[in-house]
Amino acid sequence: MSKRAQGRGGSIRARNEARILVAAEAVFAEAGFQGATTAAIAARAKLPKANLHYYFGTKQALYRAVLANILDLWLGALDAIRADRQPAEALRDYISSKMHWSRQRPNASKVFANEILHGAPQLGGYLATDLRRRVGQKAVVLRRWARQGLMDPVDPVHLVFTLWAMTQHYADFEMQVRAVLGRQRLTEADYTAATDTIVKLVLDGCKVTSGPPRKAGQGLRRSP
Amino acid sequence: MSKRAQGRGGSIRARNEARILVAAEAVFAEAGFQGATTAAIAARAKLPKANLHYYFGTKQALYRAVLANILDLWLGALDAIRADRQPAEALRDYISSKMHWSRQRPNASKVFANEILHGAPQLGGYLATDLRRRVGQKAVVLRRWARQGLMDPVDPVHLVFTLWAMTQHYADFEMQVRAVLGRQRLTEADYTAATDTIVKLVLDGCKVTSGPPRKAGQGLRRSP
DNA sequence: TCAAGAACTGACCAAACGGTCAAGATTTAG
DNA sequence: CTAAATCTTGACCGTTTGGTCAGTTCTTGA
Repeated sequence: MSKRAQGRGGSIRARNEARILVAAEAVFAEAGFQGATTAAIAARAKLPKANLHYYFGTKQALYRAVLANILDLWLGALDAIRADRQPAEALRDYISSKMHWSRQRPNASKVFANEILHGAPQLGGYLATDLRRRVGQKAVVLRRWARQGLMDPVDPVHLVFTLWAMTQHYADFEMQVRAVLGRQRLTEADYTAATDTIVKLVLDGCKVTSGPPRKAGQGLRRSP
Repeated sequence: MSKRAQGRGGSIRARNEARILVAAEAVFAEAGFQGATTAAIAARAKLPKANLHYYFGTKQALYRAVLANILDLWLGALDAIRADRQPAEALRDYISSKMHWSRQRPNASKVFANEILHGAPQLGGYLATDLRRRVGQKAVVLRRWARQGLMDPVDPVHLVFTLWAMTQHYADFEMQVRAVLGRQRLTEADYTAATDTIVKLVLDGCKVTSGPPRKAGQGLRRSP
């Protein structure tokens, strides 16, 4: 009941938990759940292993905490797809947003990918309920846009799958992308080229009618 | 030097190695390299663990053998993209082929994905040399098609990435796809819908001019 | 100042793992 | 038939792993 001790800048607990979560995300991304060792996570966080168990109890609990953090990130992006927006803008923003996170938080994407790849033992329930409902809502929007003639009637759920696949590919398969492009590290230009390619593929592929040329600072006028 | 003993239908060695490889692919797909145990692979192959080490020596050697098998599969599909074909036909075939293998050999795709996801410790060299060269060759073809006005000038390498991403998504993220679609198992119709969506996205997205309606049995004249 | 709670940690443990091996069973070539 | 080669396998081993714990140090509210 009593509020936890909290120095400014976060209590000791909050600070150490955050530190451990960052280290854990990196190690889980590199090695997967089974391959990750609590010793490796502790070493990366520069804390004794026992300290890590003091805060999170078990490796699985720590893993779930990492996943929970990632989901918050993932859910945000889909908000770009709203019925009151122009499809071109919405899809462009969504793709940009996903590509942004693929670049800035590749480890988050990798941990998530690894979880699904191996049967989603922790996230299975979430996928079948929460995620499914959200995708269903976005499908309604996409179908409406198609009915209004703003885009071709593409299967909305499969369209979402392709968006996920293409954008997350640059985080999850980064090693392959780098190897094929012959890069030591992916550059800003690489991400721009990738984003442009995906945006073109989706907008032209769905024959999205680009709205009238708007000026910057789009005070999106609701369609009257 | 002396040829190995080989009963008809395969020598004991060939038969057992094949049996172990099948089991290993499944277990590696489910659990990843580190998560897979030689005991689990042996149990699935219905052989004693020691027998497995008799044939493959180490877990890593077995894993490499599994990967080698998978690469043979993967390389075949790219052959669809040849300069002497119509882009629409070639791309459609490539997508269909990849989707076919995603459905028929999901474990192969998952093992491959897991390998790349965790930094390609075994395939790193292959990606940077063999795969890179092959993609480069296909990029030449795609650029030629663009120059000939048969399709828009999309960045060919990134286009290949999107093709890989979209098609392999249905194997690697099958659990998520099933959850969102609300299916216990993906049906023939699901794969058809997915393939159709991807094909439309790519062909319209690249503005591929569907060639003049050709008759079946296209006696494609080899460029002399 | 000073208890009381929170945080810290080296040492330890049982279980699980990859891999080994010696000894026996089976197959094959001549 | 027979001896060499191949195949089979239970038992075993050193190492690594996730997790525990008792004892200590640090932080904080009154």
